[in-house]
Amino acid sequence: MTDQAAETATTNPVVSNFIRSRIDEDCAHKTYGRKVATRFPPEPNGFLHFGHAKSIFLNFGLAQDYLAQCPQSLCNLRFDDTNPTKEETEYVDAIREDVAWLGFDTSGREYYASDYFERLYQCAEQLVHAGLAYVDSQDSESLRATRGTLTEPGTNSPYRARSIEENLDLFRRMRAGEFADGAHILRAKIDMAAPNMNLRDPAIYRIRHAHHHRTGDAWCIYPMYDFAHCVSDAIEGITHSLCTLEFTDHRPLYEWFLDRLAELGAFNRPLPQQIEFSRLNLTYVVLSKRKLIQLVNDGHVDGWNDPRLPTLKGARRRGFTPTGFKLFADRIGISKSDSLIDYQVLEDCMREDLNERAERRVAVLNPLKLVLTNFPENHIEPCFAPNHPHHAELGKREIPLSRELWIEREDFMIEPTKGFFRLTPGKEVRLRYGYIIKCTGFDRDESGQVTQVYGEYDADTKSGTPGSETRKVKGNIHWLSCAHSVPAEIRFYDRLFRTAAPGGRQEGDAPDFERDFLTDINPNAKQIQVGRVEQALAHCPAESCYQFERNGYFVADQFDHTPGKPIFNRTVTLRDSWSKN
RNA sequence: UGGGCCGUCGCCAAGUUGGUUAAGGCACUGGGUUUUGAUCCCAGCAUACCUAGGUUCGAAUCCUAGCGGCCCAGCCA
Repeated sequence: MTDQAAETATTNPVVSNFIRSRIDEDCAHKTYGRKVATRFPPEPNGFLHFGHAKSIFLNFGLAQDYLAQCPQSLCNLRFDDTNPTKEETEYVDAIREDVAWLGFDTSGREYYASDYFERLYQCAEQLVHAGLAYVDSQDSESLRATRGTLTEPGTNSPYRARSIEENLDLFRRMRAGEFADGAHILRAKIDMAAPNMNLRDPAIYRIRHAHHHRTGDAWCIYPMYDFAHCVSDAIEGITHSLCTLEFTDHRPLYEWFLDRLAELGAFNRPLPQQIEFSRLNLTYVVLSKRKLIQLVNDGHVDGWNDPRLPTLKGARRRGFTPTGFKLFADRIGISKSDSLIDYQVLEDCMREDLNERAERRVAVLNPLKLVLTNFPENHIEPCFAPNHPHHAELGKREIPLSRELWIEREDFMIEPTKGFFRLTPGKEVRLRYGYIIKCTGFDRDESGQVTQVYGEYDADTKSGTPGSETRKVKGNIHWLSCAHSVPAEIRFYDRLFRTAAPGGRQEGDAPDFERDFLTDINPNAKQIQVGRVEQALAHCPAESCYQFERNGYFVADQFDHTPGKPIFNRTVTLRDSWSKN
């Protein structure tokens, strides 16, 4: 366990769920001895996204939590690389990084389904030997035609009655590379009339003359998911094989393979059991691999680690934190009901974590100049700001105040709307950590845009000095001395889609109209501005996160931030009960 | 319309071997603290468990019949 994981593990109370209940029963009955073994089995053909984070915390979290009562508990990272035409090494590295980033150490526990190809093949031969599998030589169209439909049974393949010897011979020759892709497949002999389509003689092996990212050209036949997955679980001694709900219909097949194989002596009981839970659905995002790929390939975002994307790579760059994800995973829970989580919940989790861990700094994101006309020309007044309001031990830092300042454009209004209590002509406001000032005037350009604001400070009101507390003003705005701040690129990110269900039906859509999710993209999800930040911020390491007071949480860009060109990404705004109204 | 899964407060989610007033979180509302309209603290928030019947002294939990949602016809995972 890494420090990160140790930290996140203690964050929340454990909430009961049906999987834990099941495991508790197994523990009570000593079904698997003193062991809870899970696995996280991504296919290395894409990047991990928020949905995977749920699965990672579930699988690794369970193994971690049960360690005390079941000392042999563990969770494997297993790359499900059984399809050579889709998988690549670059994804393997990315996935490993993401899992580590979330706080789980997988060293020594990293496996590949492709490591089991020989064993898998032997298991398949055993099934053939036992008359439980056969080589079918129909083409794919015939296969589809004879499978039947949801309401009609399928029909037996003309090759279904081949002898064991012939099947064995054919299967071995498939492996030897004697046949072209698609010429034959190995099928389980179950029941073409089964109401569950998965049991209508499912494919076990297909011929693919393709280079595999790990096994190279050693194989030209590759096992299908349903066969490879359960066997891999059994090989690794997995006890609880957790997957999403769409695999529920596959469970009878999972059990069929393993039961048969156990009967044939390939595995000992107890066998792993598959348990399904509902996948993550989040508003305002898309989590399907296909759509994510489309967003990247069509250039709607700037690559897989674009902060607008719900990928873990994007999240990291956005400033989302592992602890925030852990909070999120615990908050949404595990169940079998189709749920749709408000994106807001995720954001709140990030705020909760960041509020605690992020030091406060000052940044003026949309600068407007304020001149204190009664402030001495060359005077510099040191002001002091705590680095964290809840953690005095983190100390204070100096922020110099001078005659010319930058304030937030939104903090000034010529004619205040009702309830506005920031800077406005003739009224007073406190410069945070500094003095109370009064607005005495402002300049405008020909278009009416305010170009500069004037004010006078009250020298008796400096924050922290005796008596300064006695004068209360409602408004409190942040500021930065023009001469003591530096420009910084600020990248404002917002949700990628403007509708809660991208591509979903909207009012007025024709009954058969299918909306393209791309039309729901929020064109303003990324906006770049140059703001001002405290000088020291230019030298913070990449990925440092801060709360820019009154503005939100920001992170120094993982890749582009340099002392010469500071760049901060907005992770999430602060909650704001004012702008809500 | 074959099979499978699901339906508890706006969003999640405990509870499901039937037994006091249906956990908890988020959101929301009200109040307090506060030099972040932030944070923090306190309080409130389902006579109700998809609907209708039934069994029972007693049901969210059992039975029956409906209704609604999701998944499945890749040599993808």
